[in-house]
Amino acid sequence: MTYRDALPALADPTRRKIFERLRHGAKPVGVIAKGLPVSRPAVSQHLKVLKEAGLVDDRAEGTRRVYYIDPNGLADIRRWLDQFWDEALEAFRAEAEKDQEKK
Amino acid sequence: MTYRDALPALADPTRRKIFERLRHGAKPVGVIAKGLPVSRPAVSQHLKVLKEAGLVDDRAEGTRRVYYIDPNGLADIRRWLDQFWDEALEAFRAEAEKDQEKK
DNA sequence: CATCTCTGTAAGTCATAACTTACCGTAAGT
DNA sequence: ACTTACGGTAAGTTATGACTTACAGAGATG
Repeated sequence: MTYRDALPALADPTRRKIFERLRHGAKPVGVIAKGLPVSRPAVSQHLKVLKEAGLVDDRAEGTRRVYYIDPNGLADIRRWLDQFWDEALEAFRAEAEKDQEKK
Repeated sequence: MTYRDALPALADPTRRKIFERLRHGAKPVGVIAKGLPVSRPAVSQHLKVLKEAGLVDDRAEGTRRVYYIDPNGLADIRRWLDQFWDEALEAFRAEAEKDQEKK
């Protein structure tokens, strides 16, 4: 439900592929799995992880389950990153100067 | 050197703690390790991973090694996330509508 | 209602990566 | 020079998580 789940979820290459496949719109599990180098159950397990991380959501459509990207998980990561951005950038410049002094 | 390394690097809780400790400025390894629930060599190993991911950089200072956050790794992740942001947000609204139709 | 399609779950296997202790090199202090 | 402080690396252990196959349930279709 936060960046603590979302970051590990997106750390796995296969899971990122799945996530990227949903980028242009919702897709059922079978379609997602097609072409991937892993079995369909593996895809189901990955989708579960992504869902628990708030990165995707799903909706029943007959016997199919359609998955789509949930922006909430992305927002969680973004907020966490932004927390570092300004401070880190300034500190980095300061360190760069110190490195130059060494010459 | 890209989000493919940076995301796994920040997926580990211990590594995130280390990274967060550098948020307010550069610190030597010993200081970083103090208070963490893992050994100092473990911290060294984590710092190596963070460095290879472009998330931190270091500088020799006498016998100490001072580490600080490198914004490049953060920027890589940011770019990757932004790639999804707009599209995902719009798609999410569309899906939310479909869910409402179901009622 | 029998069957076929689609998906999730259970159970087990295997690789990886997060740790540990032991050791080595290097720079500073006496 | 000797010792002490600091940190990286090697080697080995262990837990975890990414996969597999087998199975079960729920909805469409004849």
